[in-house]
Amino acid sequence: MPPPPALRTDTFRRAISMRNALAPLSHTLNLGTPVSYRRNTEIFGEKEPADYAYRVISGSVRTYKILDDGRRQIGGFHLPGDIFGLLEFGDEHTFSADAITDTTVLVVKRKTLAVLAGRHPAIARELFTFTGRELRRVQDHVLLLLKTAQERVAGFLLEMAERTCAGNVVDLPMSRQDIADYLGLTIETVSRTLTGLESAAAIEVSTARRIVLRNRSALRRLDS
Amino acid sequence: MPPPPALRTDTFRRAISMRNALAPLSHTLNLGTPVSYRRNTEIFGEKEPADYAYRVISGSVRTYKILDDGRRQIGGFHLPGDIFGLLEFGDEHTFSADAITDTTVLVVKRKTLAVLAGRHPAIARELFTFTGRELRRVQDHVLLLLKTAQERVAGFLLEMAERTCAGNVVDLPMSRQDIADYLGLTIETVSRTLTGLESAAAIEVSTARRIVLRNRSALRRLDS
DNA sequence: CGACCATTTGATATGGATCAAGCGATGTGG
DNA sequence: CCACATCGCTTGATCCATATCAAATGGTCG
Repeated sequence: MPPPPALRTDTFRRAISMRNALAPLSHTLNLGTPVSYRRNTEIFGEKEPADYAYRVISGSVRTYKILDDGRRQIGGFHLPGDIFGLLEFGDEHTFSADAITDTTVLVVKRKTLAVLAGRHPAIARELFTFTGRELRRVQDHVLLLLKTAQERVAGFLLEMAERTCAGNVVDLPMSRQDIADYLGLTIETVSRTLTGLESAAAIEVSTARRIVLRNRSALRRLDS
Repeated sequence: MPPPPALRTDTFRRAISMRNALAPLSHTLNLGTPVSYRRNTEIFGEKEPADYAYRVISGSVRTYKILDDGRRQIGGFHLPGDIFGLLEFGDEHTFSADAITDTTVLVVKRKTLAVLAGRHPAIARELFTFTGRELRRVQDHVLLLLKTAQERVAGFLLEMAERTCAGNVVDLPMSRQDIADYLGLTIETVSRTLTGLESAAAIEVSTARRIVLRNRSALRRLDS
C-alpha cells in the first residue's frame, strides 16, 4: 500500500551491503530497499497492482485471501530469507500480505527483476528455481489439506522447526487462528490437537507460542 | 517411460506443421514429436528423470501422486492444449502421469525448451506466463479443498464446462474415482452429490460420463 | 489490579467416510 | 442371440472426525 521509495543507486548499494546468510537464494536477489512494518499491518492487499516483490529480512509475514464466505485462507508464512509477492498472475496481487510480527523486508520492483533476468541468465535461472520451489510448496499445501487434523498439525510443527532451524524449540510467530487458517482447521481443533500431542509426549507446549519437540520420530509417524 | 525419439529437424518441422488452434500458449510451444498412448497407460512415473515435457494434442491425461497410506491424489487433469511435466523441481518428476483416454501428446526435451528460452525472450516470457498460470491453478486447488462436497463438485463441473468449451454438455473423460481423487472426496460422496444436484435441477446426469448443466447460476451459487 | 484478548476445555451437532448391498451397462463365451 | 460375469456407479445405514456453540482459564498490558 505505501509505495516504497524508488530504487536508487545508493539504496541499492546499501541493500547489497546488508547481504547476509539469508536462506537459499544466495545473493543475486538480495537487492532492494529495506522497509519496515509493524505487527499486524498490511504490506499489500489483494487486487492491488503488483509492482513490487519482497524478501523478508527479519520478522514474519502471512499471505492470505478472504473467501466469499468470510473465512480467511492463509496461503503461506514467510520467514527471513523468503520471497513473497513475486509470482503473480497478471499485474495484480492474488493475495494480501501482512506482517505477523514487526518485520523488515527488502522491496524491489518486479519490473527491475524482469529486466535483470533478461540480462543475466544466472538471475533468470535463480528466479526459475525459486518458482519451482514455490510451486512445490503450494502442491505440498494441497497434500496437507487431505490429511487428518493430527497429521496437519504434526506436519506443520516439523516444517516450522525445519525452517526456523532452532533445534527442538519452535517459537511460533503466529496465533492459533493463523495456524488454523493455514491448515484448514478451527482454532479449537488446533488447540485440542496440540494438547493431544502433548499428552502423547510428542511435544511440550511451554507457552502458547513456544513448542518444544520432544519426539520427532513420533511426530513424523503421526505426520505420515 | 518409453523414451520418445530424439528431436530431429524433420520431426520438428512435422510438429510445427501440426500447429493448430490449441489453447492459450499460442504457437511457440507447439513443437515436439507426436506420441500416442492408449487409455490407462502410463506416460511417466514419479521419480523418473524429468527429461521431457508434454503437450496434449487430443485425449486427456491425469497427473497424480500415490500417498504413503495408499490413497491417490490427482493433481490435475490435462486436456488438449494443456502442458504437463514441464515444471518439476529438480530433475525428477514429482507426479506420475497417465492417459485417461487414448491420447496423443507432443513431446519435447525440457532442455531444448530451456535453450530456446535463453535465446528467445518471447519464449521465455511464454514459459513464465505458463508458470504463473500453473501456480494459480494449484492455488485454486487449495481453495477447492476447503469447500464443502457440494461446492467442490459444482466448481469442478463449471471448470470442466469452461475448459471443454462445449456449451452446457460436459463429457467427462474421467471416472468417478478420478473425480473423487481430485476433489479429495470418496466416490460415494461424488455420486451422491451429483444426484443431489440433479434433484435440485442444477444438472442432468444423462449418462454417468455425460452431464448437462441445467442451471449455471445455481451451480455458481453452490460453488460459492 | 482489572480489562481484554488469546487459548483451552467441554458438550453437542453434522458432513462426509466407511461398510455393505443393489443396479445397470458393457462385453464375452456358449 | 442370450446368459452370465464384470466393472463402474448408485443407494442405504451407520460411524466418526471435526465443526460449532458455549464457557472457563490464563496471559498481557494499561
